[in-house]
Amino acid sequence: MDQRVKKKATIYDLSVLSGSSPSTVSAVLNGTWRKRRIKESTAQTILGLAELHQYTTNLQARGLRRSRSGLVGLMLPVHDNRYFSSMAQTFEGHVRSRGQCPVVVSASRDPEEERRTAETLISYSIDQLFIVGATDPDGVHEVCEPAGLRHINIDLPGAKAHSVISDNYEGARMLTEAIIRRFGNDDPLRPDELFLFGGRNDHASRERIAAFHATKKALLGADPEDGVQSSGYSPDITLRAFEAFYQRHGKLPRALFINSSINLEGLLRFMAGRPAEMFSELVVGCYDYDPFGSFLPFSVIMVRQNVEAMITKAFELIDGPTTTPQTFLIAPELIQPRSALKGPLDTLKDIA
Amino acid sequence: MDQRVKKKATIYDLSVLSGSSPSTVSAVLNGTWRKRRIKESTAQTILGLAELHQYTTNLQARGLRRSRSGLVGLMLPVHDNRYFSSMAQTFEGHVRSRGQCPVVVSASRDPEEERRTAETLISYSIDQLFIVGATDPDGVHEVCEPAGLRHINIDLPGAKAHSVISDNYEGARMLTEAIIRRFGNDDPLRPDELFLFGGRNDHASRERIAAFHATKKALLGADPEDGVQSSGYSPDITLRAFEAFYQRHGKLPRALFINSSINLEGLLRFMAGRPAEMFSELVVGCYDYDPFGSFLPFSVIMVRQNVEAMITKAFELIDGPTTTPQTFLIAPELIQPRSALKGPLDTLKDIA
DNA sequence: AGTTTCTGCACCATCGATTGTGCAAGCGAA
DNA sequence: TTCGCTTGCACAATCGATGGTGCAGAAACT
Repeated sequence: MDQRVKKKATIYDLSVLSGSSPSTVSAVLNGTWRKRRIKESTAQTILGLAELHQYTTNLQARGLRRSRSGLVGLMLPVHDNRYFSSMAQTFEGHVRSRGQCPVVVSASRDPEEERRTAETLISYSIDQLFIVGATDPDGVHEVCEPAGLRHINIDLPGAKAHSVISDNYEGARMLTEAIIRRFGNDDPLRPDELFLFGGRNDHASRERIAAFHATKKALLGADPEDGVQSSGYSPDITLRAFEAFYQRHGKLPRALFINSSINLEGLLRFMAGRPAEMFSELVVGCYDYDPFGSFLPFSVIMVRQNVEAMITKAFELIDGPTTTPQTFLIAPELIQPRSALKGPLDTLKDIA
Repeated sequence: MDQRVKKKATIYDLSVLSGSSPSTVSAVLNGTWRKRRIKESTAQTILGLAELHQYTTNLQARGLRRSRSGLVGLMLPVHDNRYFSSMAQTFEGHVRSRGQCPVVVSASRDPEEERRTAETLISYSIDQLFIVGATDPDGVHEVCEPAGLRHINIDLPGAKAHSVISDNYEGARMLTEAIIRRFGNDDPLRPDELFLFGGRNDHASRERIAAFHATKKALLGADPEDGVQSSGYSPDITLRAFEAFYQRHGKLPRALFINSSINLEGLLRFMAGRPAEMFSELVVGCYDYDPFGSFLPFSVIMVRQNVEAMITKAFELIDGPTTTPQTFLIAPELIQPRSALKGPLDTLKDIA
């Protein structure tokens, strides 16, 4: 009766066992049986057998037939970062609550990899794709479009699909202002004491850098040329940028605008091995929020992007009618030093 | 010629275009054509057409036929944590390099959700499943086993499949010792000044707590009863535990063993709003490594679990022959305060 | 009784790729 | 010329589920 390594039961097995046809079994199991006028008692019999034999639908077969899979994809640049991992966490919650299956993959900020990853996901007939922080969103679009795959950009905008992004300009403006105001009037910050580290040539960086420049000029009256040190999204390149700066000036600036928490890790690498006291007066503004980052032993003002709102808006758009691509800005929030905010994990219940 | 919303090309389309049979096309496209003695020129023709029409294999169909999908699953408790997200990052690298597609999902430490998630993944015919930090690994096993799905436990062990876990006892021993030794001889730590916060009734917590007790006893000569405050894997419960402690004692202990970085977030929540100076003498040992956590404004000694080694070992085992379930310990590493270590992101190239 | 309308379900093609098997044409040897 | 072997491919069943269509038998109606 109960064979050991039995293959999974199929509708055909249940069909034989119940004496009904496979199509009837199928209808019963996928819930369309009332529409197909299957007798209540027949349905119960089949459901009972399904339970008994631990039937589970082969979703690949269903996906093949329906040409949809029930999978919803999230493509991240990287996992290992609180901003993106909270994105994944939030995304999962939303997808689960819709009865679909979340699939999270990363594409390493490599345009080629991004396209390949999208291709692969498409081959599995995923239903929707959320493209987060892609280096080349429109390249991914070119892959999704012919496949008829609904997709949306998050964090970095594309021209060919709706985008939901953080209001980087306003966030960076607030942040720059907060950095500057952090210094009292007795020893105010001078324009050549505030530098931006990180960033590359993407939309977010450009906006932030523009706001940085504008705000410096507006509040400090000037903005020297060399105020921005691009160092991509790499801790190590950022480390080298700090070392080069230190080499040249013999010290770090009094105030730093750090383009992302990844770059902030670069700053830590610079600090490691150097005495903590060297940095106690430092004021850092960091785009992105990380709870531990917020408590570092110097002032760290952070900007928390509203991940929940971004994901919510993205779902709204991806389900809505297709219209001309638009970019939607979500307001981020300025976070004062030493703030431990709730995150997506707080919605999970836990036992002690 | 180039229709707009054309469906994706199939082997049947290419079959018509090339004048070959679908089976020939299939063989050419999946690389088995030499074995099937297909002429070189025929193959070239078909490959050319495939290129031209942007053919991509429908992996659901292939998966259905082969009853394997090319997907490799990673089931995490949560995404939003550096330990688990670095696990995901490392895992992705390994799976990609094997030409398969990584699928990362979280199951919220809920046994029911863990089983459901495994069921779902099985329905997609995933090839292997890596089960990380599951609350009920053996429950998941019961789901995988009948489906013939190869699986392995990581971080928390199960009895029914191989497990690769951190050497929690040794890690906690080193950590406890390091905490104690951090205090000089002129003002040594007393047994009632060192408390453990976090942990629940899982294998990792039990091992760590055991080592904590043993090491305290060995080095401090005593170990009061109330030295352990369980607070699960929740920042908020941990916060409440600290508040309760503070209520009772009017202060925090001089030294803390924090069971995981998630609990460390609970400590931050306690600190938020209270003056930083209150904690400057605090010595914290935290199981798990987080670069920002390492630089907090008090001594934070951390334990870095060797994720890379764990994943490597796990792949080795999951591909190897099936034998009696064993548990493999991977040595973790003690990390001194203010250390900024390289992580999985450092293997990615980035541009400035 | 004869006709129409429901009920309740079975039949069968289909999704796209894989793979065991069969077979004709070509070629060399006897 | 005939036998036998190789080459090069086509055929068809199959994976499991879905959904349009058709059709008996029962019920309702005239």
